[in-house]
Amino acid sequence: MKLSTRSRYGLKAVIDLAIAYGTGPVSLPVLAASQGISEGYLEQLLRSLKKGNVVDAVRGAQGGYELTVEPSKLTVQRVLTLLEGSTAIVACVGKNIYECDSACTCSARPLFLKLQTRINEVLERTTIHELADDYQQQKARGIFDKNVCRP
Amino acid sequence: MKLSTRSRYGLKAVIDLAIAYGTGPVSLPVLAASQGISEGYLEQLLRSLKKGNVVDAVRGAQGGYELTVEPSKLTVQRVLTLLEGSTAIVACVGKNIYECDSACTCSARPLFLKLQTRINEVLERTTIHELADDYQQQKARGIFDKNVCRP
DNA sequence: CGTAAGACAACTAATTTACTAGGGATTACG
DNA sequence: CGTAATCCCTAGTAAATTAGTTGTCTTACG
Repeated sequence: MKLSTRSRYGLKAVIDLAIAYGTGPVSLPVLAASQGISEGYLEQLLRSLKKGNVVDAVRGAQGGYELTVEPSKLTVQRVLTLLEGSTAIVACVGKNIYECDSACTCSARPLFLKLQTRINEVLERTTIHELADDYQQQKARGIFDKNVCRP
Repeated sequence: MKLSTRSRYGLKAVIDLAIAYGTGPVSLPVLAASQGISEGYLEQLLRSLKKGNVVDAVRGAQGGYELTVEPSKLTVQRVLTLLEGSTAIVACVGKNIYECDSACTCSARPLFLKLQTRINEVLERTTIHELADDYQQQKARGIFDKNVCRP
């Protein structure tokens, strides 16, 4: 049940963009350097986010990426769904619950449903703005070393 | 964030054992057939559970596996931890939060912590007995087709 | 025009997951 | 006793996913 690097890198990039929200585009090199990862890989992630209309890209010199959605209106659920395709822990509790042969009622399903519900609650209720805010406050308190964390 | 087949098969086998709790051991062929999977693979999973003292094995003819713990005292958390090694979604919110370089405070960590907390709540509070019970009631109502579900 | 950016596709490498094969050890039952 | 039914264990392999790289093309600013 691990979160992929895709989700982790992508989410952090979105938080970086939220912090820069309103101040013009942030370039890929800058975003990649912020996390210490390759530009090529992060670019793929940003493209997924662009397809989902969460970020927009400005081409040419002084270009970069920026959020198209106000951070306080952008849920983590939306971001992760674009990055991972789905946030379902098993197919039969995802969007199309009939992927798992119709009327699926296996012995573990009650558990899967409960788990998924709780996960979705958190993902839907947490906004990118909240995360960016928490982060900046921590930074202000000086407990912070940006490049230490690679969860 | 998908649950592995390891977890799904293993969990279902434990539920099968819970249903048979007190009636003697259930053999590997029977358990594997119940889910329509290979004996070889399920055996590996059961061995993990045995190492964690959740199941016990009786060798020889008429042998098989049985739970060593009363189903109502067996949490899903315990079962999944044995099957997957850990139920942490990212290393820095797992048992040893210092795996992720000490004092990790990356921008997404507040989210990870919240998510993990909710997940653990469900996993700790749900017992195998509950799941087995739900399942049997469903079965009694006849909505049930055991071999349909492959989440 | 030249340079700094993103767009896109295709390919590779690494890791994890899922599964298989096969020989060994133990025990109940006839 | 012997044999069939069981679990025990290791090693190997196949498949899928994840992670990352490379390279060429397009756009826009100055």
